[in-house]
Amino acid sequence: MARIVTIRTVAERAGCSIATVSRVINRSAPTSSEVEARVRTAVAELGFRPSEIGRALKTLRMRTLGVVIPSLTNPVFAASVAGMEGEARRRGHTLLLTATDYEPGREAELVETLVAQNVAGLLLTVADADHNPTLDLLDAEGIAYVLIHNEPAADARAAVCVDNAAATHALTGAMIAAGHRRIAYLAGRFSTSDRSRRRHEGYRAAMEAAGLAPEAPVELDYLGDAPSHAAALAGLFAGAGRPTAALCSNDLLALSVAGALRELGLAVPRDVSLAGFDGIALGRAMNPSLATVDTPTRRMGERAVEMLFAMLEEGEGPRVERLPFTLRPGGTLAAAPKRAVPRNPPSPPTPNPRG
Amino acid sequence: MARIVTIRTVAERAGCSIATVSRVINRSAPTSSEVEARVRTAVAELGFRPSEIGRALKTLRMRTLGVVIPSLTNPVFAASVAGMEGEARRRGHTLLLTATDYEPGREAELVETLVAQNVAGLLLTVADADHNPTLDLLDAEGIAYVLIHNEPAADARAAVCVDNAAATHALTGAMIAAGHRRIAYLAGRFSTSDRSRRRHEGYRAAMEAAGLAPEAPVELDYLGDAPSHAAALAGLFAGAGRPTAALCSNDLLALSVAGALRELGLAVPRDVSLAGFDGIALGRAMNPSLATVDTPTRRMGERAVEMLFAMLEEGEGPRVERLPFTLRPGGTLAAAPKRAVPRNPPSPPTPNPRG
DNA sequence: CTGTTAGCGCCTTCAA
DNA sequence: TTGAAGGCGCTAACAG
Repeated sequence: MARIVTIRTVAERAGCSIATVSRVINRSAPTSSEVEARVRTAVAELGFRPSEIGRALKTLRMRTLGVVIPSLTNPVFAASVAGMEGEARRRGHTLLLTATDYEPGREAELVETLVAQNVAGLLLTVADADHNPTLDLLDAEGIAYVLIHNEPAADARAAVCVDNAAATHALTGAMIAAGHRRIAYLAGRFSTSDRSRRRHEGYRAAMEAAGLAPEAPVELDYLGDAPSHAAALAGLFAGAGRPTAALCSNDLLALSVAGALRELGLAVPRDVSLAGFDGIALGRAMNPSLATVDTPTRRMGERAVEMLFAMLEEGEGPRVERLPFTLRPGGTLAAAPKRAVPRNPPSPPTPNPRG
Repeated sequence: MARIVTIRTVAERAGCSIATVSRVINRSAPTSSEVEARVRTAVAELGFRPSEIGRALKTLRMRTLGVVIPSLTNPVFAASVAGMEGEARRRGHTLLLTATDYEPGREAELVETLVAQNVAGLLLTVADADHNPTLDLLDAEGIAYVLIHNEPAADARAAVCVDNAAATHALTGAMIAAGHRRIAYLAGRFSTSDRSRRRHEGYRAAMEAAGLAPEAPVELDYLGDAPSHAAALAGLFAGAGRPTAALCSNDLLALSVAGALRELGLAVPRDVSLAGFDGIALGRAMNPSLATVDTPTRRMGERAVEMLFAMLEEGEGPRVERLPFTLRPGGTLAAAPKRAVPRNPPSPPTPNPRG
């Protein structure tokens, strides 16, 4: 699929050397305006476009950014990739896109594939940023990358994310303020991921601060054609002492849980209040609307690209950048049923701790 | 960001020539099992992975597929790209992803960028497939591509789509069967696109078949931060003779129109019935749920890649492949209000004309 | 200001 | 079975 027109074709047509053609194209050195004109005409007439391959062979760098995400089907990742694409394009780069389909084992292989394509750098969402051989390898080889959505423990790795713990802390606070006392924590896949850990941590801290007993995450598989979570949740939501609220580690999981609760004959929010995390559009449209944490997903994608270029071009060091989030109220989060009658909420949740 | 390990490093370590290393790696010629073993050990120890650039310079083809879509933010395109990615990965290829942000003028530039990267082929969703200089150029240069979502008039261009006219015909039929007589047709951007034309055509045919007057498409800009369509629709939906139903050329537009109607004090579906096109998940979750045409978006992406490889490897010629769709009933499409009392629906809509 | 030339990493004849 | 060498398209260092 390559054009037959090379820099040599242009040089012949313009009656000069290939070096001059290269100089004109890249403005890498001054050229006489007369020759330049001839070259430009030749380029235009032949429809010449320099091969990125040839250039890359020399510079050892393609003008592409490698992307690894779990799945494009999740609107959260689709939005951040959209942000990356726009920002990359503004900088003359293209995305090489790959997805793990939520199989962390595929991360290493995909990264290798991308590196073999001599990408300028990588944008990754991995299962666990804190304990990850693939990232260690990239560090060792000095290959630039920025994590997105992941929240590494230390600034040793570049990342763009939100303060996950602060967000679930605020969300849990809202539930407690609404009178809930027994609040379950439901986690999707990647429950061992850094995000999930952080999110559970914020939940736990909020519960303990209110003198309530935090619960261990209930792990659910929110993907694929899994019939439903009803069976998995039946035990937890049986009996009088059942949770009156559930915090889900992400929005897609929350939607799925909402369906499962309905199957179990429980009404949201009358019997059980629900909240998610991410802020996907779907949550806004459903009825009742989903209470969640709104994250600036698209902006995170843009920011990740900006940060990657800062590392690439200005030699900036890695750091974790936390973007502001907002609590999004929703119909799925209501006052706790009877028994636990809330007084006036002791401390209303701060909508956005980080401005 | 390239590794420092080249084929030469491996050759030194294995104590042989680079030609032999190449032969072992690609099994392009027989090698003694002893040397082969040494090479494989060296490759493993050094973590060597042959550069795609070097290979491509020789073969003039990278193992990448170029993708151009309007926007990843629309779940329809996100889903088809997800399908492409999976299928491409299964075939050892990666996607080079770009988006036009709904500016048809950008198509040419993006395609050029991708071609300059020596992609093996292209997967495109363009504004208008029937009248498109960029596609003409690709044809002229013999660069393989498959359109997706587009529905070209002739088989001269390879495409994977649904039968847009049949789908809107069926949908319009459902509205007529529900007693609607004045049905508006609302089109989003790309209203001059092949898809939009086909869809309007199906609507028109169904209206005429029922002895009703089809209306010209009302063009709306459903994108960006556009305040709302309320102003644009105020005239159309004023007065007693206003439409009792509206067909929107896609789901995202339908969601936006639903909001606008609400602003105008009109209830959906009590005052106005609504239907979309595509079958995005959002439509299912909203309340009332959106009546629409369900299209096998992900499968279309996979199929497009399959078709591209068939052209690339088996020299197959271009053809338009229409995948089956289904009518999805939804709460937004109800019986027409009072005045127009439907007798028993004359001809119930056929849910899926193409199986 | 311009031309010549040496690679970049790999594959592929051509010889040995 | 293996090695040496040329060349893919381009950039950059060096002459002129």
